[in-house]
Amino acid sequence: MEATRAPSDNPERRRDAERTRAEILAVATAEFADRGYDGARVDEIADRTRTTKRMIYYYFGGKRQLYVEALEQAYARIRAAEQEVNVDHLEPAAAIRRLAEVTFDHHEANPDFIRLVSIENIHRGEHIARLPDLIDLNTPAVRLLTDLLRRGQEQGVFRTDVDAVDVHMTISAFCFFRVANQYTFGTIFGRDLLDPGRREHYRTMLGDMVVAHLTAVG
Amino acid sequence: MEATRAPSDNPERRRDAERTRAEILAVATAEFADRGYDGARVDEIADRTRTTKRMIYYYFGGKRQLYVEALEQAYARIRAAEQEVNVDHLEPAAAIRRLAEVTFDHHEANPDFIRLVSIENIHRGEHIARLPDLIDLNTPAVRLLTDLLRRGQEQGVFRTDVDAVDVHMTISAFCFFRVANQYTFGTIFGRDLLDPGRREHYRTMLGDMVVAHLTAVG
DNA sequence: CCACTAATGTACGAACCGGTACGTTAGTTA
DNA sequence: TAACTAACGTACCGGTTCGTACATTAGTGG
Repeated sequence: MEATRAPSDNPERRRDAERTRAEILAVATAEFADRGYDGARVDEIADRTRTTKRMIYYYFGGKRQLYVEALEQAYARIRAAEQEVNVDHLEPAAAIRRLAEVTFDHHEANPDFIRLVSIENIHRGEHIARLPDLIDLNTPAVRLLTDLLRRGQEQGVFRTDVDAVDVHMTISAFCFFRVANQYTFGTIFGRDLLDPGRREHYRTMLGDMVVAHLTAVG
Repeated sequence: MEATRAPSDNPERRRDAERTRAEILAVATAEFADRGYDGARVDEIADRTRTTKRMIYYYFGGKRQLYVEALEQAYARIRAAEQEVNVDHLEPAAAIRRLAEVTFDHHEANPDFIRLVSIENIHRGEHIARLPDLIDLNTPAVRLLTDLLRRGQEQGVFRTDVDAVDVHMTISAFCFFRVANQYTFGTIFGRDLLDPGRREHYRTMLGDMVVAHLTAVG
């Protein structure tokens, strides 16, 4: 039998604003991540959707606004993923290690996000600066780290001369570099940083390094 | 009195191939670093030199070749600077610390190089892969590190499960991220990573971290 | 000082590409 | 089912931008 439903609930309807919009955004994210802002082509984005260029201007207004929305959505997704992490039950050192692993995995699993961030930095962050929603200075990762560092410091096992943002930067730098600079690093040093065979090595090494640093006398 | 010199030695001569070429390359490096490959404009480069667009095609052949030469020259310069470092007289740990500081300073002093590397990675390293001169798998920094790690391991103060390329990657990641991602990181976390007031903190922190890691039991 | 060539300048072409004017149709609602 | 509007498609425009044809001059060697 067949369920009777309103046309707007029908997933196969020809005209579906949200669907079209979402499809454009998904394709645009891939295109911008792939070629950079100036390298991306509006016509190319349109061709890879089931709609036309006209719709990009209809829904987003222009290339720039489309890029900004793609960037915004990418950050929102990462932020949402960070919310999921829970390390309350772990000892400070183990928790830091776990957090480093989660960050490591995130970066590896989201190369498009990494590329968009690189691209945005090439443009000196001019677009992200205009997205007030994203300027949440109390990011989940930092909130977690602040708590962890305090716990570790109270137990006397962590040094006190680094703060949550410092540690987050360190971990991000390692994970980001490994993905973002894989090409130049790979050709110059003859080492594929994303070789699955070396994945565990780097994943462990990051945790070792951060914990060694935090537990060293400072 | 005035020295008599051949016209070709006269720095003020109107037609000077090397001078024109060098000027184009310098301006191109700045333009590509500033706007990325696709964002850079050949006309803009020409306008900022004392010559015309015609000369860019005369000397380099095209936009792409100009970019490749700019990239090549940027790498050559960094390589040359690395050659200067000498840490033979230092104990392994102090030497590592010194090397980290030199890398830290290099990155901070050469943001254009950092940007070119980011841009090249956005393009998946397709240009650098075709520069056989740059694929010197035994870079000065790595040669130095290999020696240092061996010395430290022989003295029993360094762990043995990381190699020179790993350590170089770690140090580079930290230094690179701080410069390359200063914009997005700054707006999201409200911390200017290049604030002169925090420079010493991060410079010391990097050395602390790498040495703590290497001297921890592994 | 003359002839020859490397170096340089001008003016322009052609394709590309972001953006839009205008017309059409699907879905909704009275 | 008719009228209305959100959603969509086509065809095109105008500026930009890489690249080049052609003319010219500075410097050099004989």
